[in-house]
Amino acid sequence: MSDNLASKITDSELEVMKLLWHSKNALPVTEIREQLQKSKGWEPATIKTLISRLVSKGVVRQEKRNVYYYSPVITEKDYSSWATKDLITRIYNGKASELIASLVNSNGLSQSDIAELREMFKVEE
Amino acid sequence: MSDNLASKITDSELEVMKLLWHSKNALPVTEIREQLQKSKGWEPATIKTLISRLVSKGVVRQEKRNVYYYSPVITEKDYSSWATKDLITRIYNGKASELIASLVNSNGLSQSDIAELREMFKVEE
DNA sequence: TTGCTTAAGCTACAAATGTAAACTGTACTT
DNA sequence: AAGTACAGTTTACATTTGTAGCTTAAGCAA
Repeated sequence: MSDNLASKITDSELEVMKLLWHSKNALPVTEIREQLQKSKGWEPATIKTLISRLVSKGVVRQEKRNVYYYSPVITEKDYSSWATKDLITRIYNGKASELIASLVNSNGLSQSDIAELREMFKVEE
Repeated sequence: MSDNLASKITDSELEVMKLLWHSKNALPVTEIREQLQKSKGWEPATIKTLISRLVSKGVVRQEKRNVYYYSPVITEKDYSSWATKDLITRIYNGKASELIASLVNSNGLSQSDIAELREMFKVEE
C-alpha cells in the first residue's frame, strides 16, 4: 500500500468524508449523524468514532464553536486522484494507459464514456 | 467495499498473485518462497500463510503432485478490471469518464500515455 | 538408516478496521 | 433548579491483515 495523505482513509471513513466534501460548510456531529444514521444505519457511537479517527489522521479539521464543526482538510479531487494513482501503481505497473486499456477491454466504458474520451483525446490542431 | 471475486485479495496477498500470474506453470512453495523472500524480505512462514489464505479464499488452486503446486484461479486481467470497477464505484459515482477526467486533470498521464490514448480513441472510419 | 530440510497445517500476536457501549460534562427544555 | 439529550472522550470487542513461529511428516543427502 503506497502511503500518503489518503492511504489511511478506510471505507467506512470514506462515507464520512463524502458527506463533508459534499457540504458547503463545516458540519456539527448532529448533521453528520442524521445523514449517516439513515443512509448507513450506523449507531451514533460509530459515527463519532469515525469522525475522531479522521481527525486523528489529520484529514478532517475541527473548529470550535458552541460545539465542534467538522470540515475536510483534503479535497475530494486530491483524494480521488491519489487513489487512482495508487491503483495504477499497484496493479498497472505505474502506467495509466494500461488502466484505460483495461477499461476498454473489459467493457467498463459506456457509449457516452467513449464519446467523451474521443472528444478528450481528439488531436487538435 | 463492494464484494466479489477479488475484493478479498489484500496487498500482501497480491504480491503472491502477481508471482503466480507471471508464471507459465503452477509453482511449488519453494519457487514462490525463493522469489518473495528476496523481493519482499518475507520469512518462509509468512509466505506460506499468504498462500494458504489465497487458497481458502478460492483465488488460488492447489494441485497435488509430489508436493503441492499452486496456480491462480482468477486471471490478472479479471482482477485488474474488477479493482478498477470497484474504484469507479466507490469514488467516481460509477462513471468511468470521471475517473479518466480526474487522470487528465491531475496530470496523471504521461506524454506517452496521452499518445497511446489518442491512438486508442482515434475515430477510425 | 539417520539426519537435515522444509512443505503443510496450526497457532500466535500486534495493528488496523468496523462497529458500538459507557462515562462525563454542558446546553437546552420545562 | 432539575431533567434530558446529546457532544466529546474513553474503552471494548470481533474480524481482518501483516507477519511469523511451532509441530509433524516426508523426501533427500550421507
